[in-house]
Amino acid sequence: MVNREYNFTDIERKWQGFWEDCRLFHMDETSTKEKFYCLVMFPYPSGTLHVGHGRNYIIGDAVSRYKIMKGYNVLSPIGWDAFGLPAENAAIKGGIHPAIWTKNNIHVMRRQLHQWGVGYDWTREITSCEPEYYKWTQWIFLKLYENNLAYKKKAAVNWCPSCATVLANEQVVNGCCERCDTPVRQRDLEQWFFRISQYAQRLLDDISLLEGWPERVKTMQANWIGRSEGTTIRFTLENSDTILTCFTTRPDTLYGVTFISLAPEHPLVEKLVSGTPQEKAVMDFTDRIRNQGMTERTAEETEKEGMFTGKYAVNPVDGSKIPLWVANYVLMEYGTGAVMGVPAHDQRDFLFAKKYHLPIKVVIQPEDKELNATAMQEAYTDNGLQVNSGIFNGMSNTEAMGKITEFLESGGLGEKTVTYRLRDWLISRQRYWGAPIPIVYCETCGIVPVPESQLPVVLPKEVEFKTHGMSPLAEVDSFVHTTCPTCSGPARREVDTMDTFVDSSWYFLRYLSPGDNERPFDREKVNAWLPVDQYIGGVEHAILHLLYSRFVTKVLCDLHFIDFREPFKHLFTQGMVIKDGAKMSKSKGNIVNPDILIEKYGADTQRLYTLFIGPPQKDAEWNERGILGAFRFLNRLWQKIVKYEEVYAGVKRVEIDIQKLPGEAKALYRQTNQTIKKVTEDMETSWHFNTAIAAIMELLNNVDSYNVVVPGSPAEEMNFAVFRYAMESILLLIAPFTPHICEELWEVMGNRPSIFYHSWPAYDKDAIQEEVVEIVIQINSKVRGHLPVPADVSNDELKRRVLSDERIAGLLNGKKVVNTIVVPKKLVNIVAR
RNA sequence: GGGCGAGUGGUGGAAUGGCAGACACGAAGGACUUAAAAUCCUUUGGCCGAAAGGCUGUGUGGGUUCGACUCCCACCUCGCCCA
Repeated sequence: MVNREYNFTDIERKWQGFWEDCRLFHMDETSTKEKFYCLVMFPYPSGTLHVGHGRNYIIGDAVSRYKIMKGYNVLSPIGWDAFGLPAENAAIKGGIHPAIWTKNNIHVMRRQLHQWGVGYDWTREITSCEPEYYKWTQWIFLKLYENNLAYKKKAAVNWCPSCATVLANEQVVNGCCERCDTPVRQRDLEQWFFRISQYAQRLLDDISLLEGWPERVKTMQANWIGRSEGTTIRFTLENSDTILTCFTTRPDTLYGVTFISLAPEHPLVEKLVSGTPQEKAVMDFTDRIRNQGMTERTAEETEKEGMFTGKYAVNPVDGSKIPLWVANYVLMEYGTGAVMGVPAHDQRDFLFAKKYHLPIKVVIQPEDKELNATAMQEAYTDNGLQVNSGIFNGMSNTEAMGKITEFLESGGLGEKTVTYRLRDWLISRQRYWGAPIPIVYCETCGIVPVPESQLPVVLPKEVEFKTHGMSPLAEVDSFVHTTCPTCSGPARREVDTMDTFVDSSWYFLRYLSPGDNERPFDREKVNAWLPVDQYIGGVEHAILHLLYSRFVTKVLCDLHFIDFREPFKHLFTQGMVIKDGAKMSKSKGNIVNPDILIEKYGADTQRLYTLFIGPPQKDAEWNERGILGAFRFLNRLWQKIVKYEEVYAGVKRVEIDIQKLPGEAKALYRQTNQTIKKVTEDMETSWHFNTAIAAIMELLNNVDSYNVVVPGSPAEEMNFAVFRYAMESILLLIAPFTPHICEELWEVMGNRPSIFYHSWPAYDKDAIQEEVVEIVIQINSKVRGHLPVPADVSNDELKRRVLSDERIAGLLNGKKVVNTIVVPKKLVNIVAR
């Protein structure tokens, strides 16, 4: 009997080195095995990782290791989403250069990933802030530009008047600057956009191809794209030829329009009031509203505000006069920036009309009650019959939608229109730490793209971070001043950089040829390896990153660079790790440092607890004490195997014949096979690590009560063979979760490493069948007894045995059996009165 | 306001039409120890009972069914996304 301590620190170091030496995670390009591309979202190098981050990488590693054992040629790469604001903020605050700050963080995080024992093909590591990478991000921009999918236009941006700088949306907190709390204003600037809206319908349609995605992510994407069918209606202004276009999803309410609201940004507003008595009041109003944030303006709680312009439009169906208003709740970005007001049938219009005493006209009557415009307390938005609607009276409103639209179309007054909520993707950032947009502005040639041969446009190192107002690049003369690629005349470079979502919209292609200086990606390899078989990441990227990646993939496919339309076949979104009721984050100060846990209990313990904490797709509360349970389990596993360290080599391996096994050994052999089946199923159906681990724990609990005999006779060899079979199975089953201890114990049991070269265990189908099953006996659906019977007993025989059971017979005494329900191998329910 | 998801012991969770609470944490009692830690054993939803056993119990109310945590309807609470 050996008593050796579980020295996890040494064991973990030993096997981490071993895996590197044997290149366990190096993808073999010559292999003929089936490929499996397992991808975790590459991290932003923000500093140090906490146990919440760990969940992502530990899940990914468990998946990779499982697939290796299942015989796949696994590609599991890692890289760094290394451009972004925190690095630049660190530069402004701490005076450290973003490149250095980022490099230091990558160094720390790389060490942490190694210590967790998560395996990657490190020869494929990529870093998005290096010129070798962002050269190709710029290439993507050029391809979009060449194909009219990148364009420049004036757009409203968030502007902090105190810092005198532009802010990204995520820097605006509750309508204020995150750094100085000054209310953010809107300001128009020339910005670059990607024409993602052109792909709206295809991005929507192809959601149906995403079989392995969670439903809720697909729903979120569909909602974000926001397709809506409706009608464009052209109103003519009174005494004028000017046309005002409105979009509505409710053309059936056209006869109920009593006003039209314009966005303060609407170009018509200024023309309407110019030179009129209302001019000053209206322009003051629009100025004030335009400085409110978008979110603030449209928020439910915000008071609806408006102002009459003094002008009217004409209703195309009945010629009635419609007053034109300017209103805070109408946004230029959505629809046409003008909304027809139907107070009787739209709640927001109803509140607006009540506030400004505008008329309310009922045009749809429900069948169960009579609407009266003056008595209405709220808008009626459901279906009904058309009234006050001229020739459409009496029609159901759903029918009228089509008929009114047809009527407008025939008169050239409007048409059926599909609109999307999805806006074009604004990619300009007035920031330093990003990929420069490869464009120059020439005095004679205008906007000129940097030729592919001149890429990358390198980000200059020496930059002043203290200045405000524009991209820091604008002040670097050597960067700004250049020559025009077309005419060689003097030109200025674009000083904005690209949104970091551009960097991450194609990185999964780069892993196949990370060092290639000729091309962004290797066409053949990419076509062979993509789409990604399993993508793993946080649900917070459910919309933006995943949508942008899908968009870029579709563009590259259309341009014939790749042959697939969707980048990610299966998506797994793991839940957040919660501590003290909040998401783990540096700012909340509720971080659990993995380094300390690894020192105290080892990486395997932390991995096991992370996977055991709950269903991986759900949020989970981190419980410091819960980790002890995982540690105890690994110690018990360790002791159980190490105890016989000197025995394994000397005992002959004998074939297990289930027929010849004595009762106790047969039961353990059966449970071992049942556990293999259960764990395999948990892995195959959406990664139920928590229940898989529970099943393995149960098996070990039963091994504890198994009387292991060190063989002295052939009969005892069978006893030991079953023990060895159970323990080796446990090691194989739990190896993807706790790889270090399993490698060590695998070796202790006399096997050659690596355990990951051993295939995933298969179960013995004959062994999992129980010979005797315990039947639950119910009387009137209440449990009244149990009865062990042979598993293959017939229903009639089962019924007979149950009814002849002494206790059941007693309980049924004086009652009449009305019905008997038999569920084979499970239950008999006797219905009696 | 709309869409989606969730609600089960002291706690994390298990069971998707068939014995509710697997597995784990915590707690209580015991063994070992001078003592503590570690480890091991026992108990652990609530109520009644000495026990056998019984009753009750999965957010609330109804329904379907021999049988409902599970399916259907309504409601309440929380979370996320969108307004």
